[in-house]
Amino acid sequence: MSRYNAKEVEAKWQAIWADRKCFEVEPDSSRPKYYVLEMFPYPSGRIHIGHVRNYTMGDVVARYKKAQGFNVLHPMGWDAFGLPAENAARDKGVHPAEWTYANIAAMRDELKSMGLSLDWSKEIASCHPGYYGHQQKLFLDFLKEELVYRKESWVNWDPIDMTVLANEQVIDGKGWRSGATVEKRKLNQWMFRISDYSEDLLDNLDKMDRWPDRVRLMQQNWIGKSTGAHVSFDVIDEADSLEIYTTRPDTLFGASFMAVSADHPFTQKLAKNNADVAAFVAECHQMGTSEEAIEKADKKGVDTGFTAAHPFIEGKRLPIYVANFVLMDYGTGALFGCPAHDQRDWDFAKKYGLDILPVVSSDGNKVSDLGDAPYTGPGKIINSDFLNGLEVEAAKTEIIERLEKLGKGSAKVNYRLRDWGLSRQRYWGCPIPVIHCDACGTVPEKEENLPVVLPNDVTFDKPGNPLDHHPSWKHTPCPSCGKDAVRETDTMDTFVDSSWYFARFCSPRADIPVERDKVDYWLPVDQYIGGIEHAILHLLYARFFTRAMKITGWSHVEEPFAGLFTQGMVTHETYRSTSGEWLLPEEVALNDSGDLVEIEGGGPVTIGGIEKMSKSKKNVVDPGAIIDKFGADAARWYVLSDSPPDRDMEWTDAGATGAWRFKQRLHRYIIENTETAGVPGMQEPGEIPEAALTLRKTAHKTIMQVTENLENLHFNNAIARIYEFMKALNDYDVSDQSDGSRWVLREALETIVNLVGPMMPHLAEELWQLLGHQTILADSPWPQAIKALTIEDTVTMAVQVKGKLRGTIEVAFNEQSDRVEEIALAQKSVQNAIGENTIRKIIVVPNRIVNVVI
RNA sequence: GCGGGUGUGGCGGAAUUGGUAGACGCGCUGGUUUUAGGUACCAGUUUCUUAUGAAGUGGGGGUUCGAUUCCCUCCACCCGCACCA
Repeated sequence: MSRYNAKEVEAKWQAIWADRKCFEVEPDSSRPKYYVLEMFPYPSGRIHIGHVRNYTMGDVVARYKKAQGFNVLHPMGWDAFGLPAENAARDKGVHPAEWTYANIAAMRDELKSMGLSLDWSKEIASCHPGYYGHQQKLFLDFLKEELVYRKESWVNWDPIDMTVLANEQVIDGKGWRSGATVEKRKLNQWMFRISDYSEDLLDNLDKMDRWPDRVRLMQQNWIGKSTGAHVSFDVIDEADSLEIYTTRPDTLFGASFMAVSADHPFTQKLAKNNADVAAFVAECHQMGTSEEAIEKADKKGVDTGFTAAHPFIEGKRLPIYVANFVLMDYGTGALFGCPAHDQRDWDFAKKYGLDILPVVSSDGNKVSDLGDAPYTGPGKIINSDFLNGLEVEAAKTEIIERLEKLGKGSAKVNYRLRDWGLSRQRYWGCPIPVIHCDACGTVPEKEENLPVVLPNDVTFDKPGNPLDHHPSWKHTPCPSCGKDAVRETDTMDTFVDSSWYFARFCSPRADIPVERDKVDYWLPVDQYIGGIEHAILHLLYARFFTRAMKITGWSHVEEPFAGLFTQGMVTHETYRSTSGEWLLPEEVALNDSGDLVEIEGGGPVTIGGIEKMSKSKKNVVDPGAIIDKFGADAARWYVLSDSPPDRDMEWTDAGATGAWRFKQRLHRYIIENTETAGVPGMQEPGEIPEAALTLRKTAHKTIMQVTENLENLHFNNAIARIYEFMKALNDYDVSDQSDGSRWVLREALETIVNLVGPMMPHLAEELWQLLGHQTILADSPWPQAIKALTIEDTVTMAVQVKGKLRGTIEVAFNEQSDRVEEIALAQKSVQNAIGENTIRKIIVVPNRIVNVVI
């Protein structure tokens, strides 16, 4: 018997799909649309197993929805700008563009070998001027609407590499490459006004019911809405006042100090004449900009010597500190400290010997709830003049009213979300299309000059931004006055590229960013699939961009992604040699006695934990090698079969082998039984033998279950149901040659091929053809379950006595309850369990269970 | 610290959402075929047990005729956020 040759068959069908343009789509008002999108990959050069899992899931959804009659858009592109290309340029002397396009070519081949139902005619790469030029147009439109603006903000500056560093590039306060101590510097940065949309971004989360709760919650926390108050404190002997933000205005009477940020104007003014303050500010600036860095630092402050007047307590003076834990970016960059009811204030007060006065009492009577920690729970206000006796919430309202009357404060809603800084001092990104003119200031590039294309002749041998030291690129006449001016040499954050690519896919070759009729038809994305690591930034930025594109008239939708699914990671065991070196899975094997050893040398291998695949621990498998060995279908089948898609899955060779075996078994079964089955399009005969009818019922039940599982993305369960059906087919006696049996067998064989189709598309096409079809399975409709066939005439019901299982009974479907009781009680095992006891009641759940209560 | 999640055989996991716990796959144990194999097929595989049952879904408690599922509490692990005023 000829064995199924995955390599040949898969290549064959991939070619046929491509020739027939099976997956190339255009808007079609006669059919419902469905837009399936997986997060587009960064072209690192090779796909990894995580990609295989991600794209397989998306492909199953796309193929399934297509079979269901939807007009399915399923595109692919490349998130192609980014630092790795510049690193490659530096380290290997290859131009970023060359490196990137070579990687794209390699990865495209690998993806194609997976047999994905992608519309390759819509492929885009974000590093192509045909993409980023339109991004520049969007930028200019946003600029007109003031959705983007320029502002000075702090960055991590590497003084040797002369470059801005991302937080993760700062290691122990030093640049990752140069090792130089990182400085905080203020630079002019372009910012998207995302924080203006905080409330809207937050509100809409409630409506996004096809997003995981987890992700919605993460975004909610990130946006971080809080309600509180602004309070103004007069600084003694100064004309200034300090405006602070607090969420606990009710604890105002417990205030014992003020704290301001090192970057606060008050501090900066002071630093000019106060060496202690200046030194402290400098110290704060060495911490780096990440919140993590600030967290790890000790809580520290320096007394400015100034005091502020308490707005309600006559004569009370609060010392003003500069403190390293106060962030200029949040609230007003200043706060009052109430140590009795806030952990951070408590720690600070303990360190600097400040007063701790309780003003909230848990039951209203206790003098203090303080032990060795502040009290942050609910209760009644004490020690607070006119607030005494009020509950915390009532006290907040009351004191805000009083503050307003005094003109010393007001209610204020605050958000943690900050504006999105998009400037990057790098070469390999989308140039920001503005020009700096001495006379006219910052001037947008003329639209007819778009795209502003990156120069090709750049060098990476000098520190700093290659665009900046390019001899001619940045010199250009001012679009406004025509005098000599200088181009912006910053490029855009790559998150900008990924914030609208889903819209560009709708009209990828248009000479404007997007065509309205196309985006109106395709958007929003119906099912978006990707990793949880993008739960916050990418998904929030894309949501902001969608709003901005609506404001500038480019699209109609409020939200880009109607459905979101976050898949789990792929993990693998780790292996180490006796010398402690990590080993690749292909470097180890079982020896004759069943021990894991190194293939080279035969040394013993220590098996480590099951961890996320990473290059450093070498616990990676190469999808190319897997596909070569097992075939794309088996690889696809396996990544779907074992674990629920949102959970991490462990890659094991044994699991992949299992998938491969199923593929062989199904192939063999169809070949062996095609002759026995009826011909395609055979008329349904009047009579169907009993055994065939049973098989038919199983087939239709399987269709129903698999359909439901695919709708809910429960791929692992869908596969389990297909295995069960395969088993039923194996057990079925094919010897009866009556028309009825042959017809049922044909239906069953076609059913299993149909159901397997989205998961193992090449095998399914091959089998579809073997079954005598001239059509392409990818163009064929999804099978419909006949409901009557999914309902059994009889059901097995469990019989319990006092909640313990004592037997099962076979009764007609929907049998009368009293009849069920009768049958149940007639069981010997049931009678034995009841014994001498009297029956108190009998609970019958139709078609499920009988419980005799004694 | 706050928020969220997870915990079921040797392993991945299933359980119609309160109704026969362990589907399906992997592994393992027997057996049968086979010219070899990462072959195929059949049977078995939660634990204990006097073979009659008993226990059992991280531990303890509760609600219920009935709990993997709901509630309380504790434990372990994972993820997110975090000097957020």
